[in-house]
Amino acid sequence: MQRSDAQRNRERILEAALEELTAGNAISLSAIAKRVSVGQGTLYRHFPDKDSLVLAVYHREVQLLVDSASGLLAAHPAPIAFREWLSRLAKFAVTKAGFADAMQQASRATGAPLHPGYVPVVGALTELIEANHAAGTIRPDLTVDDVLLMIAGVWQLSPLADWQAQAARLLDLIMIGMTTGAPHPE
Amino acid sequence: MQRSDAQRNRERILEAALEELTAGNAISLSAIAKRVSVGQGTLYRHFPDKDSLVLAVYHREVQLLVDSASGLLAAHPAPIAFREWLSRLAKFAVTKAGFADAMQQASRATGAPLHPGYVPVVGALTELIEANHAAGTIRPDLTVDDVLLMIAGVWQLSPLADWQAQAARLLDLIMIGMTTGAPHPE
DNA sequence: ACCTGAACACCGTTCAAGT
DNA sequence: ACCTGAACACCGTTCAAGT
Repeated sequence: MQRSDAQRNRERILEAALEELTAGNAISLSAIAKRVSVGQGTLYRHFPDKDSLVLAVYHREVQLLVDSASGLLAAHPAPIAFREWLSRLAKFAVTKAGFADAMQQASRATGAPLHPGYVPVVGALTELIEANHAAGTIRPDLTVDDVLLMIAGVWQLSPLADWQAQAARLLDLIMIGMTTGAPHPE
Repeated sequence: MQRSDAQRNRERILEAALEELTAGNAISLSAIAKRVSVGQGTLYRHFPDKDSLVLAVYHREVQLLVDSASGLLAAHPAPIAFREWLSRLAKFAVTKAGFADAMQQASRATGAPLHPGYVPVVGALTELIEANHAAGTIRPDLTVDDVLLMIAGVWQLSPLADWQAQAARLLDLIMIGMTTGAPHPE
């Protein structure tokens, strides 16, 4: 019986955290605990520390985006799918503004070479890059690491500015770099 | 007479903050106050808040880098100077690791469209871009905003990885995007 | 003028005590 | 099992009191 209570709490914590992060607010565990009327300890029972909570929320949100890569590849030529997916990533970065900071923080803390939350994104990118290599539509030596560095700018886009135009220009320029020297340019 | 004491304190605070930030540590005002044996109030007399201190330290450090742009343009063809300066920026981003987080934080807090500490960098970039436009060595429509987004990746380089190779690849790809469609490519 | 350090309102995290 | 809330060690920031 208690089990369902626990499950319920977990849900409500994730929900509240998502709302805060989506609004672009910095997250505070104490505040969230108070908001969902739960002891601090309960929060820590479900998520061992702050980063874990942020990661859990992020992971859920990013999943849809990541999953959409396959569909795009099925429906469009490889380079078009690539470009479209990056465009969706940019939108994600802007509309889930709070994640940009939070994730950046999380990565530095661990000193890991990669955001732990970036792993699913890397999965999608790998799929897109491989498809484009197979089609010969990007330079043969292009790696996931290259692309990760080139798209870092999307996390810097601001909802306040005209981010759609800025993102489009950024992606145009990036695509040129990635496609120049391709065996079978389109 | 007190004046020199105050000046001295300011110096020592900046020094301590620089050391912490360069080491890549998160900065704590309380810790710095203790480290330089100064009351908290003294710190706040010199710098109204945390961001101001970080900004002051950063501004000093970035100045040398920014100033080097003119010299590079005088000594090399415009596109070579551009590329070399970006390479120095990457080195700065890696070796002053602590700044990456700190600056990112500072920018979100104010909600400004641009890092306040990025202003000098923008100055250098403007100079480099204009020189290349004059020489016709970059695409005519390339703006500072474009370049800022494209180079965002340098702040993501890690001293732990082989950052020199990664930076070189990133800059290669970026330069292709920027130079493709130039009126007088070299 | 400039400095000190106690004080305030917040954190993240832990843990004994309850059911 | 799961939850609560007091407690701890930290923050950033303010401000009365000292020189």
